[in-house]
Order: sequence, then C-alpha cells, then structure tokens
Amino acid sequence: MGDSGEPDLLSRSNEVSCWALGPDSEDNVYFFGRERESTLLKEFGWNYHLSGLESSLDPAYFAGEHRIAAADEPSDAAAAVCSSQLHENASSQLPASAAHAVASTEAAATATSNPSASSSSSDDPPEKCTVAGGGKLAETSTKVKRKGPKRIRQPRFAFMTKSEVDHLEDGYRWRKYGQKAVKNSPFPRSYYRCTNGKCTVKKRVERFSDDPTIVITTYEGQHCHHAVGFLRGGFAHCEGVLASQFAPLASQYLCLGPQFLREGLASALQSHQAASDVKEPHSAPRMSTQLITDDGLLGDMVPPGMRII
DNA sequence: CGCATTTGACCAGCGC
DNA sequence: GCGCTGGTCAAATGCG
Repeated sequence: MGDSGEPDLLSRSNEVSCWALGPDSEDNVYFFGRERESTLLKEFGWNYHLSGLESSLDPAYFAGEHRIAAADEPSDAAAAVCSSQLHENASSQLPASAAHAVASTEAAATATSNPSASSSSSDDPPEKCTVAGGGKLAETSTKVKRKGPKRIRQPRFAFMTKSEVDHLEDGYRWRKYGQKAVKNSPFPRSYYRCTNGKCTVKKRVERFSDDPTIVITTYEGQHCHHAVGFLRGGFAHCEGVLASQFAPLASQYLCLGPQFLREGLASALQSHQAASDVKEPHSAPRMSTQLITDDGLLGDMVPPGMRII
C-alpha cells in the first residue's frame, strides 16, 4: 500500500479483467478525479481502468454538496478479479466475462442476502469475533479464531459531502470505535459502527485532503433494522441517507456494469422518491433528483445538492 | 451509572 | 523478511 503502488496499478490495469472506464467508454461512471479516484477506489478494492481520462478534480465540480462514489469491495473470488491489489494470477486466467460473472455473483449474494444471515457469517461476526485487529485479544482464545477464513468485506459505498461537519446525520446511530491518521492527509479517519447490536454496518469518515471542506463517508454493509431517527425535512433528505440505503444496491449494480448502475440506481431512486412523496407529501420538498456522472447520463435523480459523481 | 469517545497497541495484508 | 498502512480492539476517560 505504498505510494509507489499506484503508477504500477495504472499501468497494469490494462491487463485486468474489470470493465474499463475511460473517455471512450459510454459507461463512464467517474466519481473522483483521475488520480484521487485511483487512490480511493484502490482503497475500496476497485480496479478501474483510468487511463486516458483527464483529471476532473475541477473545484467547480465540487460546487455541489454531495458526491457519491460506489465502492464495492468484492470478496474472495470476486476480489481475485476485481481487487486493485490484484491477484494477477487469477485475473490473467479468467476471461473478462467470467470475471464479471464472478464479481456479480459474489456481490449480489452479499448485497441481497439476508442481513441477519450475512451478519452471522464467519467473516463478519458481531463484536469480538472479527478476524482483523484486536491486539488485546491475543491473550484470549480469539487468537485461534483469528486463524479463520479471510474476512469478507461487505459491499461498500462512498460519497463525498461538502460539509463542515465530519459526522453526517443519516438516521442511524453510530458508535465511534477508532481513529487513524491517514497517510498524505492532515486529517484523521474515523471509524464508526452501527450501535444496533445485530447490525454489522460500519462507516468511516475522513476529510478529502485536497479539499478539507469535503467529507468522504464510506459505508460498509447493509442495515438489518430501520433507522432510529427521522429528521426534520424527511428521512429521505437526511444527509447520507441515500448513500447508506443504496450502498448494497449500488455495489450490486456496479458489479454488473456501469450501465446497470445507472439503470438500477435510477430505478431505485425513483422508487425511493415516490415512497418519500407518499410518506411526506407536504413537509418534504420533492427531490429535485439531480444525479451527475462524468457523462451526465444519470442526470436528475438525486436530491438537491447531492451528486453521484 | 451508563454510554460514547479517545487513544495506544496490536494484527493482517501488501509492497519492496 | 521487513516495514508501512489500514483496520480493530479495549482500557481509560469524558459526559450527561
């Protein structure tokens, strides 16, 4: 995970079995500028083909309030073909179609599985059964548990918000469980998990080093319960709600392909909008539904100020 | 007193 | 194998 890994990643990306997102593709779904996106997506486990795209980190591009980035981290087999850390052996032996199929299957299974079932999986058990970390656990029998299968990441979904507040309200209650200094960034990254005992959803919050006014929030997993807080203006309009709710969907669609992301997410958002209109016909302003990507194809789907980038 | 946050330590994974 | 970084744990601390 060193700095020197990125150029290699970019140059190598031509060889991997993931769909390409470049200027020639009509399926561009770019979320961050070229360089930064490479870093972020790499962190999230994506391996987009970035070559040829000019950096879009135009400050004007950030004029809006929110940016949403899909960040699915396919697990195990899927990771073998989609992860940025790239298991070149696996990817080189799989045709692109096969790789997509694996990724889709894995992600779909994760994203659509029964939340309670997924939370009971061996890789992501509640509380102390997690595989990673836990230095103090070494003194207990958990040392044995740590030898278990690789931790399988839940689908992840990130978005950027122009906000002075680090921890955006999203209708759920979160407990901070860690904070780490981020390399090449003066701002720390905070780790939160849902306070619901049975819910394994986590999120991490950090500030965009290039623009401290922007908060990057990454959700991982799917809530197995309803939000505890319904804020003024309507649940559908809470900051972060969309990203939180659509994380599993987005990751699923993205594994199918960018075009599926557009169509699927657009459909979901429309349903969401219709539902919120029914729930709060008067108090909540209608979603202006502006959904923005580099190619603009998503258009008009997200509440004011929120962008899928 | 109970719950949330802070913080230092630890482990896993990756690149070199 | 070593060093770095991300992610997590849990004791200590803070707060209502």
